[in-house]
Amino acid sequence: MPRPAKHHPERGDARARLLEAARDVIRAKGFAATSVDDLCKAAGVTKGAFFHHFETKEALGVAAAAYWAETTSAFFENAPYRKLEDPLDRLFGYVEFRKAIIDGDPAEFTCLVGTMTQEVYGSHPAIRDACAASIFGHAATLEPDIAAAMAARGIEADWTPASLARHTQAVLQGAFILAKATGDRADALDSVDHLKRYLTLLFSTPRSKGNPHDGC
Amino acid sequence: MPRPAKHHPERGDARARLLEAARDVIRAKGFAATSVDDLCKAAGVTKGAFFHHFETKEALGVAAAAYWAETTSAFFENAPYRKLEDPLDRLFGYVEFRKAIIDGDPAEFTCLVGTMTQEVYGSHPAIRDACAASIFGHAATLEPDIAAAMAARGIEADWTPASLARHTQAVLQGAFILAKATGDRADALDSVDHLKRYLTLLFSTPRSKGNPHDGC
DNA sequence: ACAAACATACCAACCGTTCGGTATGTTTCA
DNA sequence: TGAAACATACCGAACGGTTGGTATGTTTGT
Repeated sequence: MPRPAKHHPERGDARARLLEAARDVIRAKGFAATSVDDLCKAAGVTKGAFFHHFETKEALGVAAAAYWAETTSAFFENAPYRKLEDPLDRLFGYVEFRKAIIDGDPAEFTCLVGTMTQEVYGSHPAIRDACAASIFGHAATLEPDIAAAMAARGIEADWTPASLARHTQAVLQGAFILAKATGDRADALDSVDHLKRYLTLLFSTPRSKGNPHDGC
Repeated sequence: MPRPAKHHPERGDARARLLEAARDVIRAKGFAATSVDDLCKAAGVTKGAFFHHFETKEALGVAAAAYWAETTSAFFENAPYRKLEDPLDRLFGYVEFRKAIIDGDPAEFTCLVGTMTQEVYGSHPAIRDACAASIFGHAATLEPDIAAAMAARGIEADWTPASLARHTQAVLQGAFILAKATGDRADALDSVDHLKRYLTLLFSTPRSKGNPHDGC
């Protein structure tokens, strides 16, 4: 019987395939409910490969969050709206882009790190921290455009670019929860529309007072 | 040896104690990472009691979501802001009340059903549905006040009371994610402040578009 | 007496992890 | 040049602890 002379072209990418499997499976089933076997099966690798690349399951969770941060970062950097000249246009372009990628099953468009953050809060602090870095790191990329848009319009606000940037993430994360609850992406889109309306109101008011509702 | 003949006041409340334990532990560790033993230990009952009251662990998850819906419903119904006469005052009173109860550790003020929704999306549809009922049921309680406030101010909007009510829940859920990510409740409060500002802008804008003015 | 409300003991399946081993490059140095 | 030495990538059976769940006994209120 002749030697198969097997050359494995997929050799060397077990780690990447596991991270992609983690991204997809964990978004649907959650971190704890996803077993190592589940991940290996989804990635088409063996347990040996898994524990060659990741010391523990928790380490994979941390790596998956970091992988999510990397890939999404590149994804948004190369998005077409980034080429717009006006900072405010870029901000609204971002929101529109977020709306555009809300498509298919909720498990496909929702946020891995948002999902993991809540469930691992008390059980895997290391994963939670990696998720926090991803969320707030992404939020920070919005700050320059918000700040520039404020300056261009002479807006004096009682809110900061950072707080508004984080608020956009809060709305998106909350929108994902609603969409997962019903399985209907429309529930997410509705909320993002409210976010868009909020931004419109904020940046169409010359001197944004934003006062709390104190007894009209 | 004489029989203790003691009246056990805690007897008969194993179910309630398990549901309260579930509420507290699951918010910190997630549903899947919380074992039946964890719950029994936290509730001070045995496994026999657990499976006497709940057929499966999943059934407890469903019951916990229902229990959450019941208790929170009663909690908000009896809140002081509910006694305000003006619908818009009640709406802002709700937001202020939500801010007020954001205190202590994130595991104590975040939402059980919001946490569970994401992680059980693909693994326990029954729990997810119970969570959805809780979230959207609570959102629905805001609709009458929003509708009344719109009518009182003659607001013609391209959004519905239902969509705004759901948006408030999205913001709150997203705010909880941010707070759990950092462990800092201030991150949640900031986002709720943006929600408050959005509501202020919405209800201070008369029907004429494009020329919003502040205040009453 | 009887059923509901527990408690105790136990089990089989599953889980994350370990580990001895193979296959395929890569570096070293005579 | 080439082959020994080393490094990396991967395999998969097996292990011990944990898990959700069960079977059965005991207490309690009516």
